[in-house]
Amino acid sequence: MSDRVTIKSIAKDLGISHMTVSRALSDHPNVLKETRDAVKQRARELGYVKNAAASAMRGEQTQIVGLLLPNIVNEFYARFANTMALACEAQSLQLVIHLTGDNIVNEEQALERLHQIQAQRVVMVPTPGKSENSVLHLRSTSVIQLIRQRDMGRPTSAILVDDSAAIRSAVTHLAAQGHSRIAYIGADSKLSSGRSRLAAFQDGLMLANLEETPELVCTGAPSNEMGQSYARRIIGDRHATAMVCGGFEISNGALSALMDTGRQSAENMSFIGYGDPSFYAWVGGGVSTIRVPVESLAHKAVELLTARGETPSEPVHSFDAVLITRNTTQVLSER
Amino acid sequence: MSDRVTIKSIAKDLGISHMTVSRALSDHPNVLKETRDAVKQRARELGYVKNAAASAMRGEQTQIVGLLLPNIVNEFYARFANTMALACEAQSLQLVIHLTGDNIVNEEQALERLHQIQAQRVVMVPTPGKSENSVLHLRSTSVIQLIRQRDMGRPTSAILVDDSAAIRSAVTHLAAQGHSRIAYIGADSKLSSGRSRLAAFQDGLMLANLEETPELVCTGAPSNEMGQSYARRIIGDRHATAMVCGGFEISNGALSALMDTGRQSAENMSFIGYGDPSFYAWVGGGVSTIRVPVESLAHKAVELLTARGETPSEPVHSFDAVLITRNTTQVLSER
DNA sequence: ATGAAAGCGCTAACAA
DNA sequence: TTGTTAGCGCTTTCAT
Repeated sequence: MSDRVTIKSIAKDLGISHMTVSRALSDHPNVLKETRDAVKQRARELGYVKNAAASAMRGEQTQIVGLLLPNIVNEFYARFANTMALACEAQSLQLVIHLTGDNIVNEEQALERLHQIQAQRVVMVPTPGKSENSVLHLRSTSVIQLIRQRDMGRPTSAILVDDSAAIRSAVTHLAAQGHSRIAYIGADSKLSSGRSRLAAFQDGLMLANLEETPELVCTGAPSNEMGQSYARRIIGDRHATAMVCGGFEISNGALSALMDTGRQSAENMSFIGYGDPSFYAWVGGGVSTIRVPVESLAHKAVELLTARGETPSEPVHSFDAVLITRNTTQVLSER
Repeated sequence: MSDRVTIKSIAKDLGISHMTVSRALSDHPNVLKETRDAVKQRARELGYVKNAAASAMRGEQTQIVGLLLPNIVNEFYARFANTMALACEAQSLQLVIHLTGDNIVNEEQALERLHQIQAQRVVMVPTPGKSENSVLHLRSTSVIQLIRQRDMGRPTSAILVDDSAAIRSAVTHLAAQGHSRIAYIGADSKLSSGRSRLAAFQDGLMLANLEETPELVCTGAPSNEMGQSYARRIIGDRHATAMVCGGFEISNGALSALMDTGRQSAENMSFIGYGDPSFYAWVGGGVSTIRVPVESLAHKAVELLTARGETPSEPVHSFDAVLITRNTTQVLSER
């Protein structure tokens, strides 16, 4: 607070003009070598650090990248954030993280604050709900949507997951094991991803010649708690012998319900999760799941972030999810 | 980039002075109600957002909080970051996250960048190594050290974990189960936490009347890979029948080694991890571990962050870790 | 109640 | 080669 070292304070200290200091520090050619060395030397001694606010006010790039995620505990988001953070570290960018909790009000606030500090780029998992005016204001910021896509009232690029085939495979795989009553827990139709995953699940049922049972399809706002409570209900009802999850948080919630209700129910219920946190391979002899290529998504995000070009010709990038079958979907009779 | 809305542009639009706009927007009393309403209305229409850089340059608080963590994939750090982020959200603070990878060079760069943008407060897990001049420059920033403590050349507050009792208990617990060859994997003496945890382990051996076997004590830079490779070696050597971990990353690495080397070796090796990610309760029938009260740590950090007071009277806050025994430390004969 | 001036730290564009 | 001026957006101080 007290006494920040500025080019003026250095200039006064050296008895020269602040412009000479400025030029010296930015290696401008028209500065006497002696002068430059002296300035740099003194600046280091005094602990000079360029004031980012002043630079920003002059219209220079802010070096700020915003990242909006529902949370950062889920391993998928954590890994994504980790990769992004490392990339930003490498590029000397400031990564500003905001958690939305999948709440659009939080999202709007976060975007406004990012606008205030003139964030250059924003990577975000859009929350469910209608976009108000929020994004219209971020004219100068380039936005990359992750996983889900929403109309932002202007062109944005998107990094999406194509999980239709994997979800269909999940259903037909379960059917092939002898399951006929398969439950689904996923996001509701407010989300693009919720819609397409449910459709894929229904397609899977159709491919397997199974009837869709409305009471076995559970949708809502995607959260850990939601997955947990629906899974608990499904386990309790005993109407289903298998369940498929359509969401990261939902999957972890449902899995925790399965683990908490004890060994017996876990062994009687086939389970296919969503996302593939490292511990899925270790739990219950291995949890079958729909794996989303996190690292590929993150690397693409970094790539788009790094690309200084304005509007990418191909704004939507899609990566395939894949079904990983492990112990939680073994043939019924074998378990 | 193009045309940011400023108080001047609004003023010109309305044909008044930019000062009137400024006053109106900040609810200064000396503004005609009509004028104020008109200004606010127009500002909303145009999408005015106050320029944070300009405010910062006038010496106003930046609302920026820095968070330095080794990584953000480990559930401990992820939970901590999550809680911090939520608190910052609630207080309209910008949380800027930097990952150090436990490398002091990265740490220094991150601190300098935080200084550039005038971060008000920084919460950091100090990396191993000597602090150079880095922190001296952050005169105006208040620093909170997390988990580990290092001399920063000026007073800082610290949030630490007292795990000595828990680690001693871990050793005596294993000894009571019949183990006499207990391995330890932890950070080396470069870290305050590394030193104290190793000392606690040795104390435990002493309490259990066991000899310290140097070859069973593995220390080094704390990382997932390090934990994994040492654990692999310990499993292969068959000199030990149990192992205790002293570090979050180390524990996860060692556990993955145990899981990967197959069921048999896992059942012959008692294991006590460090930290208690949610999946530890589900893996291998339950992984015994030294639980660190993440939420308490995070809440304390938020509390210190929020406290506007300058120097807290009690700069060091310590929280007790506790031993959680589960399936991986059952009596040898029963397994 | 409103406006004009000054200055926060920095650099592009002139001036010397 | 070095110095002076001006202005980025904003608010405090001093006019009007």
